[in-house]
Amino acid sequence: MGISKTFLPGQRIAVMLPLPLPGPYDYLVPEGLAVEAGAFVRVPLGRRDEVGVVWGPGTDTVAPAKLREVRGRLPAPPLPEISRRFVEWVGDYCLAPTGAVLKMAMSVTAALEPPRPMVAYRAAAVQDASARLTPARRRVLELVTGTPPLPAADLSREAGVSPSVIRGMADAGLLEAVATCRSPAPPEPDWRRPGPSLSRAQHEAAQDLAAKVVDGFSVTLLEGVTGSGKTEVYFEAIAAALQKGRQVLVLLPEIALSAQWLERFARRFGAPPAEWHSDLSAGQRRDTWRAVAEGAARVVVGARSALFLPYPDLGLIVVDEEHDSSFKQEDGTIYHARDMAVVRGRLGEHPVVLASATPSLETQANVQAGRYRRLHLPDRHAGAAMPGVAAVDMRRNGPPRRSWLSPPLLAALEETLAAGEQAMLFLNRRGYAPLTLCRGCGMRLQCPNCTAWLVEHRLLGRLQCHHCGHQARLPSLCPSCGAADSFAACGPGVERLYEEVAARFPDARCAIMASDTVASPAAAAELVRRMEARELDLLVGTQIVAKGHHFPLLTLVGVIDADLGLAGGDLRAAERTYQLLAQVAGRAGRSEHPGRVLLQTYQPDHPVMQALVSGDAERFYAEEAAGRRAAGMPPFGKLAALIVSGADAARVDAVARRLARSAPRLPGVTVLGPAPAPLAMLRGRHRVRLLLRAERRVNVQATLRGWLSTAEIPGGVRLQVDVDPYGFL
DNA sequence: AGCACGCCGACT
DNA sequence: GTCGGCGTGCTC
Repeated sequence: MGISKTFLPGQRIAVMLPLPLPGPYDYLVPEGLAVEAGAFVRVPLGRRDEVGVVWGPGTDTVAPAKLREVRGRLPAPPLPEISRRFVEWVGDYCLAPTGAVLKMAMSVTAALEPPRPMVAYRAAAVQDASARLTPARRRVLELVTGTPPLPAADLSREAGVSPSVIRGMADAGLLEAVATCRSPAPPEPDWRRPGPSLSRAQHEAAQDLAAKVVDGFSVTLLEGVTGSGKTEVYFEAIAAALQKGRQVLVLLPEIALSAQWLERFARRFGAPPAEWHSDLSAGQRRDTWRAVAEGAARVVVGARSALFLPYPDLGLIVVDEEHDSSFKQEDGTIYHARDMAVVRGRLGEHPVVLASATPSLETQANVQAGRYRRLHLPDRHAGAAMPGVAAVDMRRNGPPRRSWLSPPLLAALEETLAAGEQAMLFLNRRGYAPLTLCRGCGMRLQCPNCTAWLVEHRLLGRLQCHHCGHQARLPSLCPSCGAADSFAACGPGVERLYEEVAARFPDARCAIMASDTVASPAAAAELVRRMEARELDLLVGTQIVAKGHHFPLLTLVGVIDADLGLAGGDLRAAERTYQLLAQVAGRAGRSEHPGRVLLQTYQPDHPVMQALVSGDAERFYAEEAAGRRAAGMPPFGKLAALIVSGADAARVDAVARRLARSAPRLPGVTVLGPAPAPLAMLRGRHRVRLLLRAERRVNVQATLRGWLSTAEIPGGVRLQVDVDPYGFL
């Protein structure tokens, strides 16, 4: 890394603040302070203080009279230069203010404050003889003699006295407060431990990846069917990076649910990695942020936001399940963590590994263009066979009304349970029923804030909007026609499916798993444990059952509605459905027991179903790619979406039409819309979308900047830019 | 993002 | 006459 310039008293510096400002603000370095680029500083802003990062020399564009002095520097390691360049790069690419991106790298303000030493107490060296010794005080004194100092909370608990006794004793001079180091250094994963035995293909791939770790920037797609042992292979790359003394980041989708992954890591390296996700407590966040900044956290496993941690010496990033759409951040600063991981790797000059059984078309196109390398693991590890996949044609073999299990699936379930094996039913729909309507007048229960039905959740006894969090009780009378007991549930959700399964197989031990039925990561881990321990026969779940779990005795997977993801005009509907269903199917038969998968579909001839049944992914991808190429769509063309939103539909429309009129007219650029966004109303805001499609050679960011620089956005209307839109929301 | 200023309705 | 609603606008 380059030598960091030091700024001295009287000099102007540019400070980036974690706010959506157009650029850094200039400040003066005060007497007695020296700061370098990257230093965290406290600066005055208006009538408050903010913490920002020294970005470089002052920009000199602001009147000297406006300049104010830096208040002080925070005792945290400076934000590394690569992190700063990364923040800037992401902002430029996503058309987001740099400060808004910086905010993601400064999510833990407490971590920047001086590490607050925890106060612990020991017996005072000189006991004040005049202080009264009550029985409670005596117990405390006995406890603290001859042991290391104890925190007040532990002391009061163990002595069985109230915390005020401790405080009183400290005031009376009987106890002495000492500062202890709050968080001991995290345990270090040990790369020297022997890894598991690898198959020949795994071993070769592992050697290849490990060799890359010393080689500067590269991107490798590690492709292998579910169960082929990709994790063990990239663990060897992690070991190689650790051996070089570098830090490692592993990005996982749904990190909160990956208890099995964490176990495997701990088994391989003898210590857990540092975790980074939204379920951490404030204290855990603070400790982890600091441990990363100080280089003490060697391996971080996290959700997409872990990309913005202040690694001083990152040497490898692994993006597992790289095709997973949860890597796309959809609110605030919109970015794709997989793509930004590649950028981070280029800036940090270290390798990036993208692992998947069903790589995204983007990544495959990059392999074909020679930008990424590809390592392929052809077989399932340890001789397990791929499951046999069959389609159930619902047009001929469908279930009777009000039932969701077709005769073939029912028969398969019976066989599986009778054989003492486990089954999983997959339905990507939370709640009891996706739609509730009045039999009397046909009124449908709708969210007041969104273009979406309210979904009945019987387990919670509520109606819920899955987009804005709106909740309501199921009304007893129809709000439209006043009829009583007139509501009918339409279609299945996992809760309703569970009801049917429980009625059909009263002796089977069933459980339901959806993001709203498992309250915490611990609850999810417990369900997984029960399934592994054969305490369950049948698991009914949404897509969270699809991810990463390995259940040795699971031999049947039933997909209730394989067509579910194909509806709607999403560009990636087919690709995503294929990826999701292939992943679900991969849960079956991962050990010596052969597995089978039944897909209930009304479109057995659809390319997605054909690909799953035949196992011919190549052909499916080739056709999908050909279609995208012909349409000039990603990954062969570029897309950017503009979402105009606001409470007043007429004003939103007016802004969108004006934007369309001023759209760039450039060769290779097409602007489509305005059209109602897929969720025409979300959280009470009307949404209209414009789509910019461009040829690959076009600089989309420059085009957008030019276009939007002239745009006037009146109050009450918001314009969001989504470069490389995914969800089409 | 805060936190101001600013201009119009119900209170001491 | 003021307290207070949240709509625009600035912060180096």
